[in-house]
Amino acid sequence: MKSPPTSSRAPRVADKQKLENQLCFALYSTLLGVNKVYRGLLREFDLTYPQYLVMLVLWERDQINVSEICEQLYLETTTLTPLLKRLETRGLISRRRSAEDERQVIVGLTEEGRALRQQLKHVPDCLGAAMGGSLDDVVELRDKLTKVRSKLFQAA
Amino acid sequence: MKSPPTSSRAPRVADKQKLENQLCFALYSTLLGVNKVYRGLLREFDLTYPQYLVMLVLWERDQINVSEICEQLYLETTTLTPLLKRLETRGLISRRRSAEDERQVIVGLTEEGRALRQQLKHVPDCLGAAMGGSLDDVVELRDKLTKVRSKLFQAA
DNA sequence: GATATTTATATCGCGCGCGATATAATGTCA
DNA sequence: TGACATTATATCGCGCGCGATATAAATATC
Repeated sequence: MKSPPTSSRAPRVADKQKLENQLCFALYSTLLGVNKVYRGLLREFDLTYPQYLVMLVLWERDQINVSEICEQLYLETTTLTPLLKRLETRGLISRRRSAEDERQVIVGLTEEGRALRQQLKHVPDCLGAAMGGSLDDVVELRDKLTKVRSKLFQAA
Repeated sequence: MKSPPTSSRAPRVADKQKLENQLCFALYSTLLGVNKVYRGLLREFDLTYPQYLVMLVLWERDQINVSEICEQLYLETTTLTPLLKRLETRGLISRRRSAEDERQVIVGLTEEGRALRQQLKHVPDCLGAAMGGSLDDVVELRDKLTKVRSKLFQAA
């Protein structure tokens, strides 16, 4: 088959509809791989990747409300509320209504949740090793994705 | 706050555990944005993004078996079988057991499924527009992700 | 002070995505 | 030829992720 487009020559519709030519599919399938690696690492702590992301947010800043976590993780509250409930059931976080504004729910770390940070500090390095590439490459890729993300959320 | 690491200086554990420093989170959140844009485009055709991916595979090659689709999409059969059933219910694909090897299920396009290709030919350009960036940038990003994907699936 | 509007979170239902498990078909070997 | 191993798909249960909808609280308006 013809090689994928690598020049400025405008690709044809048929080429655009080829799976491997699509950046979106590369994103989608790479994330499947990311999740597979995380599952291997987090399973023993009875955590999923989205739950781990919530913990990352809280390890950086304790006692924040649900909508702030939603903003940072680009998630809807309909996704986050059940997720937080599971973490609360696990004893890793606590939730309470804000005294100042009872519409808001404040999410905080428990002692167990705080202690987990140290136990999971090896995880980023494991992912880095699994992904390969130099630090500079990774940073550049991350920054380019971040730009694409901004554009996508503007367009949506 | 300190800027994210951009040099070869080894980042500290705390920096590695920062959400925005992680390539994985950039991937995860960018894919949320991708899905949001696709939902806007595919809703009127009553399709989801994973279903659209299956159609892309079949538009490229009709009459293939389930495990081949799984390979191309990096999915487990436990994910694909229900997904194919929904597409079959929609009348877009057909499924039948192979005469040569009855363990295998052959998936093919119906007339309606084939006709959908033309109706959706604008979708890749819409995503391209939503993502921004030159064709060269997109191709480079895609190729780098593809390399990372290979490493991840090897490591998993 | 009453009503309307806005904001924040909760619940529901559905479509994934996958580990665990089950069933059936094919291949291998003694 | 029969027993066993391997392969392919199906089902189950659970954790997301989100659109639709509901409820309650805060703010704005008259």
